[in-house]
Amino acid sequence: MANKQASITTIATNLGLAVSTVSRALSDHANIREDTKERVRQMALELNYQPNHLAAGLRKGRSGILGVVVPHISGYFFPTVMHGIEKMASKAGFHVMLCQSNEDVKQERANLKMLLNAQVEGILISMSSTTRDFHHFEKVQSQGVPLVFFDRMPDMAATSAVVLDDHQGAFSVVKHLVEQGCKRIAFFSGPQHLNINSNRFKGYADALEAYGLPFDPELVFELPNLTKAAGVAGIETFLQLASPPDAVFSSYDLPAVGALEVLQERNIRVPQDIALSGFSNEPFTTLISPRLTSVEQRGELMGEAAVRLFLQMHKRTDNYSPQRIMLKPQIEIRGSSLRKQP
Amino acid sequence: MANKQASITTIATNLGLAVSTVSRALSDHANIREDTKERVRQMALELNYQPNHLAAGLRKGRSGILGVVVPHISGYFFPTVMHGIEKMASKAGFHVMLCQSNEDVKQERANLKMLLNAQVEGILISMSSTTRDFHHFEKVQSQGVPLVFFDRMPDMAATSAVVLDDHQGAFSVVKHLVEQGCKRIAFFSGPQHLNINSNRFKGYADALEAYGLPFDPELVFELPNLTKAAGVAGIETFLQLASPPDAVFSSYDLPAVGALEVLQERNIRVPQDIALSGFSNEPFTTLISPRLTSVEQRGELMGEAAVRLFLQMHKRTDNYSPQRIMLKPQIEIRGSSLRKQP
DNA sequence: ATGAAAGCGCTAACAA
DNA sequence: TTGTTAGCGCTTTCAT
Repeated sequence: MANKQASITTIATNLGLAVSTVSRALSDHANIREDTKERVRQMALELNYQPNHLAAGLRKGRSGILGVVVPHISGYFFPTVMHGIEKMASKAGFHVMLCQSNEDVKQERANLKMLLNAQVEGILISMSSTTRDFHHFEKVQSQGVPLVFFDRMPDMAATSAVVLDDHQGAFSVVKHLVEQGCKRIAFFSGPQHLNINSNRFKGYADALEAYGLPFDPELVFELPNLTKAAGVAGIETFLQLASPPDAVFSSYDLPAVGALEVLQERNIRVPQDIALSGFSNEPFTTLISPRLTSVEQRGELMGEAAVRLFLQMHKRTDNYSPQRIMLKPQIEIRGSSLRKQP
Repeated sequence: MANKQASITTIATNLGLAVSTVSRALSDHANIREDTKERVRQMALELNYQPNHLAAGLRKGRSGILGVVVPHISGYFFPTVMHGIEKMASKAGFHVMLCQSNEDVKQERANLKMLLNAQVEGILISMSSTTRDFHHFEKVQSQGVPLVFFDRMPDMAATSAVVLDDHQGAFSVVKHLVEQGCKRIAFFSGPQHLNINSNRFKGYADALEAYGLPFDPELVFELPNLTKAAGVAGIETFLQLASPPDAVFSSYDLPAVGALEVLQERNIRVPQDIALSGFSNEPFTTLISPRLTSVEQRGELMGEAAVRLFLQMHKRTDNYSPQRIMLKPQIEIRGSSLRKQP
């Protein structure tokens, strides 16, 4: 079955040409007669020739491969980013090599090593949640391989990254809740060592201050994980307070759904008694009732921007200054927080 | 910044050794003295040596890359499969190269060509919904590159594939609905040229027959697409019938949610008046109320099985017989269809 | 417009 | 145990 793979050499000997001529013909070089090109193309077709990207890459010193590392491919966000990356990268003629760190630094390190071995021309990465030490990132950069972070980035000096303005996203949510008449706004916070979570927290706190509401530590619940169950635990804690909140803003959508279920079971009205907002704009936010207010993270845009950043760095590998792109979030106001009709 | 990339040759000259010795030392060959190995490893570390997978691949005639083509990376299913693939492939020492066809045959063809160029050692693919012609698949096989389909496969003779037993999944759902006392069970069907959809349809029809219920064409709604809106249209059609159904089984979860919303708006009780079931077990099925009965597709298992199938074919490239693996679906019975307490 | 030849980094005979 | 050498398939000077 397996046809013997035809190479440029095969074509050359079959046609009585030199390999260099065939190579040039195939890449449509100017200095090759049109009829020669035609004969070459014809023979290539006939022999079912497959160009060998590996060999070309080796020779040219460019693999044409872009490496991507994500913490996981689940939920809605990362697949969406991947979509943006894949689209943009293949448009620029790059193949995408994908790895998952599974939120584990060790795997992340192994992933980076693997990708460097594969001679990728750049790496796009969203940091794992267990990463505290950044040596492996610096090593990539020291090899001269463009490194672009997206969404989750380390606190490092000279890095390119494209992130969402989480601070503004959180700020807008609180602003909106205040406008809806909420006075005691509680917060579900995620692990603070990740930039995205600490920025959301800051956005929350800054907005409280901006709108003259006191910051009350009792109204902050640290989520042990980003599940529905964590939200259940959080809302139950809040409901036991002497003076419970009249709004809950969750750093992620799933815990907000947990809270919603508890509230509905106890016949506490949403949004009238307690307004609710999530963050991430997962698709299910529009499938539950009431629909959940949330913050859209622009995953596809983020993926595209990350590739564009890489392409810039790739052009002039000698001296580039690391760039940061901050995408504007988009708050999606829905039934879970909308008390007044606009 | 950019360290000049150290090669085996660099190590060799630095140590006064032959490249072959270094190569063997690095791959821990038996016939190399331990202290030599140690010196080599030391120098490799010192020079920050990165093995060049491309060169090794070219020389060995094995790229160590596994190609994957999916229609899209969104929703829950494909990312889950990807997760299984990635896990299993990296365990077997393969890098994964990912492409999306965006449900477009042309892109699918381009993807396959790209992957062959990249010298992948095998391709795992889930067919796009617009694929009717299978030449590009045959071409891959004729090149002797193992091709494994997952979930969506073409109607071709000698192909390896791992699929879900959609027929049985659908059959079980109808059986369950019958047991709940449903007599007029309606069906939302997907595009019939895809194996998964036609099998679900057959499972539905066969179950009706098995349980002595008449097949009524009025109770079949062909979904124009797999969205919530399509489900809205479907249920509205059914509700206008002289004798509406007492259950709706949707080929996919999202349309079922559309139906659910319409029913709730009209105060038609679910499951008492109309029972509901979806298919795919998307995570949101447990976030809505009532929770949606569905069929779990075992995405991760499917991904793992696909890689395992590839590995088998890869071992003995000469003569293998194409294999099919059919995974058993798992019906998740939830509030949307549960009338009687068990 | 075409050809000859070198070499990208690595591995695997074959020699010593 | 180590070294020598050829060559994977391709691109790219440098000649012709």
